[in-house]
This record gives sequence, C-alpha cells and structure tokens, in this order.
Amino acid sequence: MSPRRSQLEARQTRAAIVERAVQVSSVEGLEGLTIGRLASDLQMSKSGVLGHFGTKEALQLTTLEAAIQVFRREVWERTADAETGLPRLLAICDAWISYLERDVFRGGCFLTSASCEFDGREGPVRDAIASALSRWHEALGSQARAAIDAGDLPPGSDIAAIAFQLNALAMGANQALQLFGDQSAPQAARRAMRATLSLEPQ
Amino acid sequence: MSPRRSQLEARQTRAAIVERAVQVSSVEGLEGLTIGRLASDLQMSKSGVLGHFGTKEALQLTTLEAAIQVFRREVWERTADAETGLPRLLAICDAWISYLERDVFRGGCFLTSASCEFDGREGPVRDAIASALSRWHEALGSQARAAIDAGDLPPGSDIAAIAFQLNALAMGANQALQLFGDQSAPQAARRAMRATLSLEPQ
DNA sequence: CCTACCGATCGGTAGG
DNA sequence: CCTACCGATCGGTAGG
Repeated sequence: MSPRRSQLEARQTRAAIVERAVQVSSVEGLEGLTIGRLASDLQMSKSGVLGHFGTKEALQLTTLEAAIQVFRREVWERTADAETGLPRLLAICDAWISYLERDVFRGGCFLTSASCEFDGREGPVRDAIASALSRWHEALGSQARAAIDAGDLPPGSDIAAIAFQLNALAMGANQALQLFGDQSAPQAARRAMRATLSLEPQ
Repeated sequence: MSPRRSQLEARQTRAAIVERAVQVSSVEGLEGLTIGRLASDLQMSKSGVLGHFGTKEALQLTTLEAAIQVFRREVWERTADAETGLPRLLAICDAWISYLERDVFRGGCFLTSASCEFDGREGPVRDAIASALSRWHEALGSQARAAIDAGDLPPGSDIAAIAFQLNALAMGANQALQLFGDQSAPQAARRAMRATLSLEPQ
C-alpha cells in the first residue's frame, strides 16, 4: 500500500467533491457552482472543499475535465469495437443520442451547457471548453476521413461540414429533450445524422 | 402629451434598464444578471432599478421578452415581404444566420443561451423560454406546411423534423461562431439548411 | 427616484 | 481537514 492512509482518504474526498461538482454544475452551470453549496452537500467546511483546488477557477477546470471524461467514456469508448470509418461514425451517432436519452447529466449535455455559458467570456475555462469541443470535431472528422478512404463516403465529402452537422443535430436533440421532453427528438436526430452520412456532399 | 413628464421619464428609465439588462445577460446569463451591476452601469441606486420590476425574477422575464422581440424583429419581420411557404422559409434561414453573423447579441443567440441555462431548472423563466422556442418551432412548421401545400416540398415531408433540423443547424452555427469564431460556419449552416429544405423526406 | 439598512452568501485567507 | 474570520456583493425592504 504505497499511498499512506491519509493521502488515500484525501484522494477519495477530492473525488467525491469533483463528482458532486459535476452533477451540481450540470444544472446550475460552472459559474453557478459555489464552494458553500458543495461544502453543505458533502457536510464539509468551505475551506475543506477549497483546499483541494485552491481557487474556484481551478475547481471549475477540474469539474470540466471530469465531465469530459464522462462524455468520452459514454460516447467515444462505447464505440471502440466498431471498425474505423463509417461504421464507427454511425456507432458514435447512436451512442451520442443514447447518452442524451439516458440523462447521463441531469442538466443535459455538459459540454453544450458549458459552451453556451462561456462562449461570450474569456479565460482558461472558456479555452478549455473550446479545446475539448475542437478535439471532438477532430475526432469526428478523422472518422469521416477514414470513411472516405474506405469508399464509404463520396471522395468530395466536406469533412468539416459533416462534423458540424452531426454536432448541431446532437445539440438540437439535447435542447428538445431537456426543454420539451420531446421523445421524438432522438429519432429525428438519428435520422438526420444518417442522412448527413449518406448524402454528402449532397 | 397625455403622459405626464414624470411618467414619460420613468418609462424611458425602465426602457434603458431593460436594454442594458438584455446586453448584460446575453453574456452573463439571466441568473448572472444582478441588480447591483445594472445600477452601477446606469449610475442608479439598486432600489431605483428594482423598483421598476419588483423582483429579480420579474426583471428576468421582462429581459427575456425584450430579447425575444429583438429576435422577432431581426429574423421574422425581416422576411415579411417573402411569399408564405418555401420562399419565406428560405428567407428566414438567411435572416437567421445573418442575425448570428451580425452579433446582434454580444453573447450570441439569446434564446439558445437562455435555453441552455434554464433547461435543467423549473419555474416561470424556464417556462417562458420553452414557450418562446415552441412558438418559433410552430412558426417554422407553419411555413413548411404552406410550402407543402404549394407543392414546393414533397407531400410526405415531416414538418416537425424540418423545424428540428433548421433549429439544430442554427444552434450549431451559433456555437461555431461564438466559441471558435469559425467564419465558415454560416456557409455550412446555410447549405445544410437548404439541403434540409430540398431533400425532405429524403 | 434616493439613502440607509437587513440577513445571507460569495470567494478566499489565517492559523492550526 | 477544521474554526474563525475578511471585505464584497447578493436580493430585497423601510421610509421618504
């Protein structure tokens, strides 16, 4: 047992704080997240919570990273068995909509909420959100390129346009589910995603 | 001059508060909007600001209504000259993307931001946001129905799916512009919108 | 529309 | 990890 007992406990406490912070900020936003609220929920003192991160901004960044890990696990890693290219792209679309349907986060897609909240601001949190979304677009684009190379998408397909459309449709499904509880939205999104992937460039 | 001078001035003050509230909350969110910030910006006392609305929630609702009016003016009313049906639908798509490109709100599409911020909450503000978005979907659906009746869209077109896709693409363009400053997004969104309107049901 | 004020809560620090 | 505390700000009220 290389970590001392107190270090292990500290790590578990920190993990519990982050887990709670993800759930709270999924509903209240990363700005609406407060140290006092977390301390109260976890029956700790405020300084006990803050001590693990130093500043609220560091807590926000850690919370964001944890939420990104959840998205990666629930969408990206779930499709690891699919063949690179169109098969994986189709699997990603299904896993993505499923992730929205399963209410993985109480406030809907964490990255979509965070993006809306910070897209008019500046600073490290905004930059981290933009970076994560940018990497996701690249992951989608990479699969689209493989699909073209395999002959599963037309050679002239616009890779960026495919990533843009898939992302937009997921955002639309998220809004329809969260705001209206529209149970037909996942189906509509899946169909439109499939149309995007079989009709490019037109 | 039927309104007395003091009433007229009060109305102008109120209008100035709402205008400022729209700009502030477009960046900070409707929850991030504070009475103190508004008072400071407008060089008024907090109670002078709050007196026009009573509560913060009433201020939020008034601010939201004002932002909806801006959207209506910048997107819906701009297309009033277009013929009902497909022509107006196409005009709406252009005006919608143009509204995003012109940065009408500093924080991007107000309704999209508000929807993300409140979709995990309850209460009158959330309800007002859902109602406004619902009416917009209906306006789009109504034009789509007219387009079908005129023979400009196939008889089997899924009206709700068209509204869903157009809305999703506008959300995607908003994110790409606000978060990445992606100048190719408006073009990508316009193309995808046109594809939606010429390829339904497939 | 103002001043003056309320209790609550904010992020954060000192010291242990 | 705690208690005790800081100045600032929150939404809101009383009274004029």
